[in-house]
Amino acid sequence: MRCNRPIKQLYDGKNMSAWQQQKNIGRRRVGELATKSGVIHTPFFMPDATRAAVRGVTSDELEMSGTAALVVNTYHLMLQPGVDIIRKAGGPARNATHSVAGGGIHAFMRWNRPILSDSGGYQIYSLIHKNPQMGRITEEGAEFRSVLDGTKHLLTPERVIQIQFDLDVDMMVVLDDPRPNSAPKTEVGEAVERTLRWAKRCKAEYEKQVVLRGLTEKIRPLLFSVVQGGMFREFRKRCAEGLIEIGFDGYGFGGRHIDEEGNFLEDIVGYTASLIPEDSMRFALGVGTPDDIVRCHALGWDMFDCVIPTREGRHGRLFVWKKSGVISTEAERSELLSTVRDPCATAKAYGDTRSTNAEDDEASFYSTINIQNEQFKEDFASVDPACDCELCTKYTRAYLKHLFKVGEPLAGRLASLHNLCFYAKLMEKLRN
RNA sequence: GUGACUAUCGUCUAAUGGUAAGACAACGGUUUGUGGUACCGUGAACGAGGGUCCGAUUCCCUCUAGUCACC
Repeated sequence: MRCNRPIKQLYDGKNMSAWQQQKNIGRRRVGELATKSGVIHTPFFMPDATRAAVRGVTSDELEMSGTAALVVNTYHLMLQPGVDIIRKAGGPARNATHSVAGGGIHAFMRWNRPILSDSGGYQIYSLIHKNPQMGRITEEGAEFRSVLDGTKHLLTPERVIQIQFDLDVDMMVVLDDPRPNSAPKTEVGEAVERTLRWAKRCKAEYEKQVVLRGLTEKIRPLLFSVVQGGMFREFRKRCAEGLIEIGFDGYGFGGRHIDEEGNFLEDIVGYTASLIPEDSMRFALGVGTPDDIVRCHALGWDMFDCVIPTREGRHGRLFVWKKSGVISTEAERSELLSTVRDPCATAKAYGDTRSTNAEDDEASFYSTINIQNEQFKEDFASVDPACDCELCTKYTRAYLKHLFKVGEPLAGRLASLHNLCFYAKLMEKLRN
């Protein structure tokens, strides 16, 4: 069986910029992705609700922020609270209209829009990378000790798929073998081969589970694989081609899309996108800053997830639109969109500087503020006049600074929500 | 009122007859498929006045303030 659930492309780049045509490495893509929990308009961004919660924010608030889908993490959830509990979860009893039918992650966290589960491969890699005593990678799978109670676990490709079926997510990701970009070539090559072998086992288990559970084409979850290969074009090619032969609904960019200094790796990110079939989803895992998302989208990527809006929000960094109050009409919308720099210009302008510093550019469409800075002490303006979130419409910068200063949980919640609104609006701009 | 003890960054604590250390707070920065309740930097003090001494935050005296005890 070849997974090729139709991904409707409404617009595949007829109006590609000269830059994109010249580079021939990607197209701005706008389309629709059908999941069992509903259609998602692409490109889209998913906040990370790693442990079945976007820290400090409720499902209702997430919906209002314009969040289309969420990412949960297989690794975290299998350890806590455990798959069995989520599988048994029922909807909340007190409000029938808000309940989510059946068990699984949707009912558990009361979120009825699409959910993607990450495999946990990256988390285990990260865990082992930081402390080799925490586990090891074998052909069988990833062995690791729980950070919670020290118990030993073995996460195999088959087990990862089973757990994600039990979670009852809409989109799942195969177990992969990520390596740092700095890893020796032989190591990266071996990781690619292992990623391919594991992907094959995941696909086999996936098909087995679809039959076992009697899932029809309409209600089966989508399966994504991950293209590894680090900085090496030949390995990215080998990996992508191997995965495409196995067949998946979508393909992810594995590893990091920035180098140690934070430079955006345009070449390898664009090249990898060009290896993926036009009718498949392209998932840029862990991307990124607003700048990086714009760039990746221009290079042909459709889906994004990142901790940045929520983590930065919790630490008092807020994303704000450079132009204010200009999103009521189509003309104003396109004007705002036009302020999004051409990624090529960005790459040139920033050369070897950190991609995250791009926001300091005068031409950038956004900037960030650290609300904890002294300058906001008596600033009674809205955080972002162009934003219509709860924070920006009801509270002042001075008040938010105060909330952070006194360690009030409300601070992180309002800031996270604001940043999620910013990201949702950014994706909306990219779609229009 | 009398006596004893104490006085060091904003706060809490070190050390020292010769450049005063640390923690927390403050200020600034970092964070990219969430071990971030983390990480990195920067400012910041010897209560006041006198004396001894080449030199005093340190030793002595007075004052001031605080704590405790007594009246």
